[in-house]
Amino acid sequence: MELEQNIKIAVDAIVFGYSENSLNVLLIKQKYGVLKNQWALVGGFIKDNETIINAVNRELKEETGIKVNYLEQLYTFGDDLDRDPRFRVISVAYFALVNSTKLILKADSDAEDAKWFSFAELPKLAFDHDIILKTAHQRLQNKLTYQPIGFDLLPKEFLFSELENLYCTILDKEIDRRNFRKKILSFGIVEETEKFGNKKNGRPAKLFKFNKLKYNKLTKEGFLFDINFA
Amino acid sequence: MELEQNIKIAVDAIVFGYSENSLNVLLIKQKYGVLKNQWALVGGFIKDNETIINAVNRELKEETGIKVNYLEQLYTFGDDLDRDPRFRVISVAYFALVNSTKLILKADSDAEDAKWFSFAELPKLAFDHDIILKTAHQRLQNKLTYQPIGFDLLPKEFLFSELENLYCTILDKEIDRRNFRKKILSFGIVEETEKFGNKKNGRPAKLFKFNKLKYNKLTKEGFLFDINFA
DNA sequence: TCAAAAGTGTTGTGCGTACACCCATGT
DNA sequence: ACATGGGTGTACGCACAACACTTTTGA
Repeated sequence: MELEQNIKIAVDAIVFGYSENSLNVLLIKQKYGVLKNQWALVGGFIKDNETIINAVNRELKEETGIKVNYLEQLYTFGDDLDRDPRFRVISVAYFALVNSTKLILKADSDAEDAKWFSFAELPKLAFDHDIILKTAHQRLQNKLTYQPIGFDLLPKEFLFSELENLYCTILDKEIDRRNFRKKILSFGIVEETEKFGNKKNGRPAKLFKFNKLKYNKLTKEGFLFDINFA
Repeated sequence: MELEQNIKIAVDAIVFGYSENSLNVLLIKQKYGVLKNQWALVGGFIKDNETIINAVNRELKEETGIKVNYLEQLYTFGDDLDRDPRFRVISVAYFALVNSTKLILKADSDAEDAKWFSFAELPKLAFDHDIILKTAHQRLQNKLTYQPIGFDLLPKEFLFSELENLYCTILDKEIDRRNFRKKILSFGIVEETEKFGNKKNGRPAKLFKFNKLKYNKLTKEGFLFDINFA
């Protein structure tokens, strides 16, 4: 079979972080090419002898130096033939979560600069990355209600108010504090620690942690995580 | 930037049909190559100036001649470097639904033979198509509970018992007939017709039809389709 | 003593679940 | 009249939703 195909395959990663009641996205400034100085998602081309997931991890490491808590394939974009002005590119997008409180970002070969942006105030993006980002945000909102991925956006130990605010912010909803706490605690996958977190004002709050092992065990037994509020 | 990439991009389609209480999958017999005579999903390589979705539709038309009721991107497979024995191929898999009661299958250039198989009794498949198929089945099971895609597997007019059996079969659950009917009818998106379907035995049953327009309208107003049974 | 955030219980109601009998037709 | 599948109603319990006051700390 003769087969000449001139399509390139890339990966892109949408990296979400959360800090101080704000959902953030990691973007890098393009260093070369037509799109120089535009902001874009972390990404690059897949090497011939590299799995797709390895390509994503390599790009994440090379361009930002961060370690992600959660990574899943999002969608493959390639229905716009001109999404890359240089040549035809199909991109497999991945969706990543980190707790961004103490991340050291490194600017590297492919990227002049890596920076966190608030999801609410994004700059103009290169390629079709605005569409990819919107898709990723929808996925995040959906998954938050039926998988405990919110914990991957928080430090290991967190305040209940932080968890609650995370849900409020990402789902763009008001949530009743009492009902939320009751529901989360009823699952038995979040545990109280002896420590207290520091806030400037008000009564000190206990730190909690997510028990992933217990969650995995319950999942095998048929447990379904589900948070739905009016 | 120098960029030599030797990865081919293909599409594959998992086509589900339903008839006589059986979930079916459309497979084609490979005509050429190392995998000659093995059964595989509908699929082929993307052309340089063709969108991904168009490639899927073209392959469906070329290899089977069917018209699908529903088509969505499933997942992109490419983490097994040797999934295709010929060379490195990354495949974007799509998930399709048809009402297979009266489908005329055509065997065409790329495929020696196209045939429906019961999902319960699949032959050995080429490539990693067994994994893809398993993924597609999981997606079908999930989607069935929160999107009214079951109707895309049935003729325009159908018996309530057919709908119920479809849910039972695909979800592999027993469902209470009264509760099921009550729930579905409460949505107001399924309408009674004046006609009756023909079954050999028993009391004649009314034919129903799915009102897609009403569903779309309700969806815009925030309505959520949801079928969950114990 | 005031401001700011943490922590906590009760009540109503709507929805899911469980469950069994009669109906219309063909043979 | 019998076999086969179609069609229907009710009662219970649980889980979600709504709702407000007290506690602890720092300034």
